Amino acid sequence: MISKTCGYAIRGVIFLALEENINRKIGIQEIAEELKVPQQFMGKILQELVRKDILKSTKGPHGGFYVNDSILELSLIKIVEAIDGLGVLKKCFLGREECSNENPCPMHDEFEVCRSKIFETFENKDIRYFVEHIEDGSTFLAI
Amino acid sequence: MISKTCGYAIRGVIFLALEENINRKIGIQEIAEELKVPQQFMGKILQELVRKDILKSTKGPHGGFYVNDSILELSLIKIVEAIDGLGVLKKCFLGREECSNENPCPMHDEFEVCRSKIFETFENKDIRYFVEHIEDGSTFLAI
DNA sequence: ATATATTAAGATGTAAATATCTTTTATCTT
DNA sequence: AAGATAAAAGATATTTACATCTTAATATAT
Repeated sequence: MISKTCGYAIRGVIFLALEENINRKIGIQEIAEELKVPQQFMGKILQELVRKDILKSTKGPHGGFYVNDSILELSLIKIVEAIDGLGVLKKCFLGREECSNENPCPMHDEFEVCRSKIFETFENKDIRYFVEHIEDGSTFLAI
Repeated sequence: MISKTCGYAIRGVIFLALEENINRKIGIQEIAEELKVPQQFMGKILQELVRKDILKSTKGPHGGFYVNDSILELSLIKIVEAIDGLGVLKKCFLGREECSNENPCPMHDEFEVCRSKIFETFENKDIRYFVEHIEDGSTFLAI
């Protein structure tokens, strides 16, 4: 479904949006250690999100990546869009180029309900929703 | 989700299981042309299915890949198992190594319903089901 | 028996995704 | 101003997925 890269991006943004982290600059080293992801690679991904105006960053001592609390209203789909593109959520299960309601593959209708559930979740849930579940300990970002 | 390779495999098996094709040996060239997939690559994949006892093949003139009608009772999940392994259906959306009900990622519960829907479809629907939908023109294998 | 058609098998090639290394640039501290 | 720190940027490396090429084996037809 979404790429591993995009998963890292989502986890990174949620991490920066935790109450304890918001408005605080965090170095890529700390982020990578907390999330147990490859540091340099995570750096690249967060850079891309800065370019797409989803995150902010500053260089130099005590620099790092950060967000303010407007991030809490961001829909997850913006991250998917920035990293993988929305096409990733519409791809055919069987890898056919053209797959649509008019020209469906054998699994198309079967999984239409899943495809739309997934799309709607990315579209309708905001970062706040996921942050809350991390903070109450019901879900986890690391490993 | 499942690999493109696995999508080719599923489409190949369904094609061989069409009423007009069953018990008939079909060369890889014809299969590839019909399904619009790379011929040699499709050959490799079908070979693997022969090795796993899902298809049969014979060499020589008028040889080819074939199935008898016992294929119609085969659950799709056997093909996924043979090509990608079942793990592919259980992978974390965010790419975490360990993701389970006990240690869920932020999207785990959200998509549990999709994961199980997808798993059950692969498990419960047999080739006959998909063949019927191809034959009545409501779904398509090629392109 | 020989030639031919066809899959099998193994080696090789290509592309995309993932990951790391190195250098540059900006900013902070002293 | 100098030095240190941290991200940005670009180059390179690795891995995995996807695809093709080449040769061998074998069944069939003649």
